[in-house]
Amino acid sequence: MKTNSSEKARPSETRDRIIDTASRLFYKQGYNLTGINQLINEAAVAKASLYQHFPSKEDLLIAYLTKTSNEWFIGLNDYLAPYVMPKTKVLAAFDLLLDFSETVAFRGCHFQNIISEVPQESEAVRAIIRNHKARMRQFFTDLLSGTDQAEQADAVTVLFEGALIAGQMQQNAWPVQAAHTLLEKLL
Amino acid sequence: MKTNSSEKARPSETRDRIIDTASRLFYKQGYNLTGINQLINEAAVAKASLYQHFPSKEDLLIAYLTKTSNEWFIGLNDYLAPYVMPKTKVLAAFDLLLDFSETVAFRGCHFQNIISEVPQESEAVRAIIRNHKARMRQFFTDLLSGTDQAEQADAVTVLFEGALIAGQMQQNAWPVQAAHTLLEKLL
DNA sequence: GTCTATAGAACGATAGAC
DNA sequence: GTCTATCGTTCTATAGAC
Repeated sequence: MKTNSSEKARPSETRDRIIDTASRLFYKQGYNLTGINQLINEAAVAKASLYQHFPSKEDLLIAYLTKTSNEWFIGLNDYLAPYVMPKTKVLAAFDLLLDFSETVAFRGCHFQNIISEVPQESEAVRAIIRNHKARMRQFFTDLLSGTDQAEQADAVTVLFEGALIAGQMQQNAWPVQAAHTLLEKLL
Repeated sequence: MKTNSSEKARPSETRDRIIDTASRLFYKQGYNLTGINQLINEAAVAKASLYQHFPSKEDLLIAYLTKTSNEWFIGLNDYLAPYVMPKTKVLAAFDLLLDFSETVAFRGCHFQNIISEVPQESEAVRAIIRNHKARMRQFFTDLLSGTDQAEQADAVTVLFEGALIAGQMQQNAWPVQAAHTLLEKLL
């Protein structure tokens, strides 16, 4: 019998530290510009420990994207919980986007940033990104279904993505605000 | 006096071949995933020739982005030339976006793709990207100024950027079409 | 002589993997 | 820590054009 309380899928403090450090570095300086050595130094783990938990750098990328996606939707739901009307919830989602963009200093979207960093053949990675964004589209679709603006869900999705990337490229909040202003008028 | 017909920036077939190959490879597989050796092999130039024309890989990146930006706006103006009404021109810009996206198999925007590939310190590169996108914003602003929808120029810009990146991530034309549909209604 | 190109060895640094 | 591979870069040496 092992001395540990559970024998599999134990949270593992080391594993968490690796993912957290990877999240920070991949987002801040990019995936390809983040080396394994910097990663283990800042996470304060042994190189062997990293490859114990993640067979390859790409597996670590997948773990990072998966966790970030899950946490994003939790945060989104929490943020919108106080609001009741669907259209108000949609507008609140863009308020959250403004908060997020300013908090991260307009570094853009975790998922958009990765899409051009991985080879075409990394289907596992691309699938996660595609699914995350498909969930966002579904999120707006569900919100607006039953309202008189159900057919605008895709446009809202496009505005959301555009506000993210344009804010990043201009290092400015005007894209989010322009999207917000249009939606106030539209919805 | 030099024997050459012009003393600077002579076309140089070799230089063109390097830039053309860089454009193709940087766009197709990404900047960081394209190595110097592959580049010179496919361009069929000597390594010394590359470094003769471009002191560093980043200088080549800058040349590629600059050329791509100039050609984009030429193509844009050509495409819109047959149209007269400002609002029709705006819609036509999204038609061009659809053509472009399908032609390149939804590989996204040359400039959006690079932004997350270069370090924060590469200010020269980031400035080119920022300026290119600022020109797009100005383009829509100029088009719509004098119409009754002048205040929607920023929203149009955000829709354009969003259609680009969302199309890439979903590998699908629906984002461009959703943007187009909304604009038909809005303008 | 001068310019532009060629081919290719070799540099130090760093990559991801074990 | 050690491995091998590859990165961007520098360098030597050579050849043809004007």
